[in-house]
Amino acid sequence: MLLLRNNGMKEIMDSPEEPLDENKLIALRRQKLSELRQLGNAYPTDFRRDALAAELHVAYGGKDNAELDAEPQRACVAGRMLAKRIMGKASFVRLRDMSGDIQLFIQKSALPEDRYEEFKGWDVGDILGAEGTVFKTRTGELSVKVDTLRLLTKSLRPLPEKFHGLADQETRYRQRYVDLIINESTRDTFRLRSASVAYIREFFNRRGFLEVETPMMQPIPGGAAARPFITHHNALDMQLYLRIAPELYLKRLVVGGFEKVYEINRNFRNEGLSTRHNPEFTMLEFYLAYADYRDLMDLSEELLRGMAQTLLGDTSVTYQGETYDFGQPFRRLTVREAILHFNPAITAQQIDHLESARQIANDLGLKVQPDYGLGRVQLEIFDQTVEHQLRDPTFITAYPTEVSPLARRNDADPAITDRFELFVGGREIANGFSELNDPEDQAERFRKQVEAKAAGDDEAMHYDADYIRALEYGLPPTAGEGIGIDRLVMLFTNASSIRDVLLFPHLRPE
RNA sequence: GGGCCGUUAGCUCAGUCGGUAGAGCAGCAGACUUUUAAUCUGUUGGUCGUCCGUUCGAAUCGGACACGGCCCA
Repeated sequence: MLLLRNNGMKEIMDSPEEPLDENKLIALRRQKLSELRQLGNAYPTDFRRDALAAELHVAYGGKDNAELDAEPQRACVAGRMLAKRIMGKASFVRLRDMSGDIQLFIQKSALPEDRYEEFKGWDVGDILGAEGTVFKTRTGELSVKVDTLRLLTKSLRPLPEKFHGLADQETRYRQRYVDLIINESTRDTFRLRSASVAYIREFFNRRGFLEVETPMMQPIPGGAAARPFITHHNALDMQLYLRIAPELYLKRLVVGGFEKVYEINRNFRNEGLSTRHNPEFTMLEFYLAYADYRDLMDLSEELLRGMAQTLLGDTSVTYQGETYDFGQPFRRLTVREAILHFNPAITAQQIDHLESARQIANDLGLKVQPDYGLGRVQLEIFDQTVEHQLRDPTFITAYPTEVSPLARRNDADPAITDRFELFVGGREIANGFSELNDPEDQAERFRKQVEAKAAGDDEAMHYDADYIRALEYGLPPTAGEGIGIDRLVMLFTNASSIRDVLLFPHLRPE
């Protein structure tokens, strides 16, 4: 990695001071490293393995020693030493590689002169390479009887304790590498995250969607109601925004003739941190021409049902003590129906009129701005009284036009849009709608957003003239949807905090 | 932004009424050729988050701050 210019390298090396937190454990290991350097190359690169731990368990786990003796199997493995049990002239080592753990059985008599004494000085955490014969111990654990053993990388820092492991949440987030070394459940979480994304790609690829990448740095941030991060491009001397959504670019691609597209990538929103919010998070967005929001609800059900079945082996998902069933058809309610259903005290009459709805919102303690129309007031009431009660997968439809500046109006009622959101466990998982492809209506909605922004709503959208120009070429009837990958992975991994499904969650500097 | 809780050895945690800081694991020295949190003997290790205050004396009481966790907005 010699891409850095000299001054750039100096900057990086200089800026975070080298911490003086060396304790005696580290000092001793550093001493051992210094001795290794004197003996030769302390960081060799020539070791090659031919087996992963899990492969050995699959291939030989079912055999007994009689079978293994009859046809001796050699194996060459490498990984991190997680446990070391010295029992005189023989030792056991638990070695962990990416696939899992394999035990080494190390006998002094099987190794070259002095090597066993060297091994006794190696530390838990060191990276080893070993070669030998596969066998089973007296207690039946598959192991490698080692005759070649090398230290490949010295570990200078002691690992957390073997039994309790690393429990400190902060350290687990800040030093994820340690968390991953120690906690198998953390490894499982991120394997499942990776499998989720792979499943989604496969799902859309199989249906003829094209995966695309659109700008993360945008001159006009659009596609969602959120405050953006601002950055600056030096050469162009211009302000750029980190994207809050890819939506407007993806629809430009549908205008261009890519009738089925999707993108899985990061969005950035300049808001607070919580167990459900990280400033950068991963969204799936997909667009399907010649379809409407109802088609997407069906597609979403199919996607989530298949994901649960494939990734968890079951369509019912247990999350924080509750079970949600993705196997049954998802419930579908309009915003208005949902408010009435979950608020028996509210009448249809009240919710349909601005003044009485506003009164209800006020009684709920909601901060209703004077310029809110009926739709926005209804949605405030929905958010406060309904959202958290939507436990099993539920589609909420017919969102007010006032809060849906990019969605197509309903043909029968222009005050609402052909839009839905999907809720599971009281949380929004997906948001989709029939796209607004009338450029004149879209221009008018943008103007309304600009007015709202001028009036102080800093989450309101900008006017995007190029997007209007694209719509003027003609966006075919299209439906689009976004699914929050982090929240979905939280559900599937039973994680209570978004930080548990982000490898490197954002934290304040140490 | 507000409330509550936490921060003690490398890790996991005790620490009574305010009286010079404890355990297990890890480490170090030794014994041990089929262990599974191996066992046995001996042993090292501390800016008690930071700062200020109260006190003869503070890990302990008070305040401020930092970081984290949970809940709320």
